[in-house]
Amino acid sequence: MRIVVATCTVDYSGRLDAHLPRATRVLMVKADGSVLVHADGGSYKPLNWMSPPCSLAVREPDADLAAEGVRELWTVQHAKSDDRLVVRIHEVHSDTSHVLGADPGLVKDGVEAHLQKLLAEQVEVLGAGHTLVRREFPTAIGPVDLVVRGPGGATVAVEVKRRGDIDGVEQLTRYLELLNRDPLLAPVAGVFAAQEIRPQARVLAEDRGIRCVVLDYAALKGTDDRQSRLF
Amino acid sequence: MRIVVATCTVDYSGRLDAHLPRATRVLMVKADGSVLVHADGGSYKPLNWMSPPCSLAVREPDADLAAEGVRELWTVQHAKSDDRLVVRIHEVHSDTSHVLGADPGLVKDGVEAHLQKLLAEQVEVLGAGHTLVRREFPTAIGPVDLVVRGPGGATVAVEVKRRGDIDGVEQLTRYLELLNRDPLLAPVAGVFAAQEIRPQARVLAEDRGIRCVVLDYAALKGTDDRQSRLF
DNA sequence: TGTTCAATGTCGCAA
DNA sequence: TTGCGACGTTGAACA
Repeated sequence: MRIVVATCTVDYSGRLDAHLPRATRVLMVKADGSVLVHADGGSYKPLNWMSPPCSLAVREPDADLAAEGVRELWTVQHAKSDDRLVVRIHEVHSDTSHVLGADPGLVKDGVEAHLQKLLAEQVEVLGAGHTLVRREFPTAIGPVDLVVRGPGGATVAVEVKRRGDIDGVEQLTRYLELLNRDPLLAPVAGVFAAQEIRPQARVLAEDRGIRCVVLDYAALKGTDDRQSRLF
Repeated sequence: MRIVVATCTVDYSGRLDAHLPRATRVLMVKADGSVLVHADGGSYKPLNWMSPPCSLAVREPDADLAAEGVRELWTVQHAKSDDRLVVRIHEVHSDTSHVLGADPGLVKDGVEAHLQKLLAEQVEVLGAGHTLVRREFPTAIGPVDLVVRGPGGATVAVEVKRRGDIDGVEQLTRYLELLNRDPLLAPVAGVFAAQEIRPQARVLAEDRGIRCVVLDYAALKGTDDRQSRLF
């Protein structure tokens, strides 16, 4: 890992063109050749960058650039596309390198998968009398998150999301259309279950006769913890 | 901007829980208090981070942590949520600070908004005889990118994308369904215009009678520049 | 301030 | 490799 603090201008060309006027920034060059250009604010996203695989070439500026005060010219070329990052360095304030070694990596507990699991274990939050048929019910166009049986014995397809968006309603609609073609299953009702349901998604769902259920992740988890502790 | 290279463990808790085992990493502390934890690889996304607004508190470790070899304990608390990042520092390899100042910011060219504007000015690339009715044609479910009149006087709804994906076809389909309910407009044809159209999106679009048009941004822009130069 | 939508999205999984 | 959806998405435009 090489870290350079420098006054520079940066140009990216590739999927779009972007330009950064002259200013002092931090340039991070990783072991795989990727480069990040960070300012002293914003979020984790760099102002500009080049993702691996790519290669960094450092050259002396030509006479014109030198006359403009450019001391070094970095060209970072992506290995598999025409994406290119050009950094014109006017002044280097700091230039250090460190050996970091491979990172053991991140341990993560996902929310979305967890939600589906918790709901499968507690389908009664969809209403009394609901029982689980199966999770990840396979269909030709992908697995349905949950298939349950309603109080009257009706089949219900459930789409589980963390954030309920229009896309999720479209997805569930496709599943319902397919499942309802199967005379052994039809009629199949739909339930759109999410921690948060966007107004537009709710309108679309209800217009299509799909019931919306807002899930309380903490409550589901709390019940789960309590149950786990009993055993 | 403060940059610390240190051997550390990191824990994030908030929307999910994540843990980074002990390893040497780069910690970037920005002027607004935000913190990024970078490894020597991966992409521009840090292993872990805290976005502003947040505050960083550095403390001495308690006896237990000190016994484990922890020298410093960083707690980065988000100002508006319960999100928290805890960095346990075992060894500091480097610790430097630099004054960067505000960044003048990024200038972009080639985003979807440009495509839409250029196409609106040159609707004839959709075929001879097309004329613009209006950009951002308002509907109850959102604005249609372009509404144009075809050579025969037929109304055409155009969805403009940089990359044409299935989502875009679904979006255009919803617009067409709605617009065709209006007897003053119907029948409304659809055109899916993008710099690049994914095969699946093309199949779906054409199956629905939506015409696909691949846009050449450089050519659109070139024509635009030439026109501008004339005046 | 909140909502909506694009993004050089990135990332991870499965077919 | 491609397709597909989630993301601690981030970011910007607009109401």
